[in-house]
Amino acid sequence: MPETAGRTKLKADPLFLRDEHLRQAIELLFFAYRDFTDTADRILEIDGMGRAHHRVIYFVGRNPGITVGDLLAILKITKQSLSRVLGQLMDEEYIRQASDPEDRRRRRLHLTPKGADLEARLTARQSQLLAEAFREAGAESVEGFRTVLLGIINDEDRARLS
Amino acid sequence: MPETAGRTKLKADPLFLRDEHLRQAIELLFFAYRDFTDTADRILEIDGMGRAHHRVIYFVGRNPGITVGDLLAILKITKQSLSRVLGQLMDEEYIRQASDPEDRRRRRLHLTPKGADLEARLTARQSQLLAEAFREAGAESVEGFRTVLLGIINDEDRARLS
DNA sequence: GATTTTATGTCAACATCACTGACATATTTT
DNA sequence: AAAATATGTCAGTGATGTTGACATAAAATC
Repeated sequence: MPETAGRTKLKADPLFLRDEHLRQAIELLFFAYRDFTDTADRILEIDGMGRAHHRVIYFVGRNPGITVGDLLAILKITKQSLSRVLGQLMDEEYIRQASDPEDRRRRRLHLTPKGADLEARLTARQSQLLAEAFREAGAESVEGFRTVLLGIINDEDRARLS
Repeated sequence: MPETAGRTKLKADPLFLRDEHLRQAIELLFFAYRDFTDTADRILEIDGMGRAHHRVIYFVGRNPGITVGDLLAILKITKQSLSRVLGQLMDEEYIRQASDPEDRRRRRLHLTPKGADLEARLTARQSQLLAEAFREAGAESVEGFRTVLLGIINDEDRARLS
């Protein structure tokens, strides 16, 4: 009996622990991402915008002069979806576009001062949350956090980020 | 001149690096979460369901007998939103409900075998992605990953997770 | 120079998932 | 008996995504 119990435990326990460990990670990602996006949502509400607008403003701010096509590749949505959001952002003067002089089919996107201001407020809020978590966790943990997240990301985007 | 430049550099560089560091983290979270949910979305398409269904199936599987109210608290959506999804899942027999004998106002939710099967397939896929990233990153990085994500999560949910 | 490809935009129709507000029902608590 | 709780439901709305088809301007190629 002890032998059987011992064998069972040796085989089953690590599997259970592995499974439990991975489930905890799934939940960590779910809750952390939800709270992370929530911090920006409060600001967006005030300006009457949603997450789609936030993503566009963020990546245009991060990559001034980005083309519509490159933005589509980052966001992985259809051009019809982007077009609606982008149109609103240009109507309300958060973003302006200018033809690329080298290839005038391309529209290069930039934040207006109004857009840059909103972007700064949104990024500041999310950065605060991250900075606090980083401070509590310590530099080593932050390196681990970055390493694991990079491992989750597809090869193409990973290359761009690291 | 060298003094001014020196002062500027000493003050500006760390701030710039900090900012850059935090922006990279924002992007890591965005891309990692997108790819993480994408893995499950493929399976969900086959079964004709969306992310909302996935979240419900996951948390009912994780907390057998959970009440509707507790599920609402985890998901942070309105009961009208949950009701639609839950109704579909019960119609298609992924989830069944039973009144709590102790308080018959409460409906306790459980996965059916069909629901457990789908849940297992979804979780297996996401676990594979995480396990691979964990294996590449190493145990120390995984600890850091967990620590930082916990730091991002609000106090209430953090207490439940750790 | 004519043709093809590329980058972008747009129109129309539709699906999913969230929201608010109002009201209903059964059950438990006070 | 009255109030509070847990849940469900009806009706309307908004944000964000999808597909498919077609249009235009500019660049690249034959």
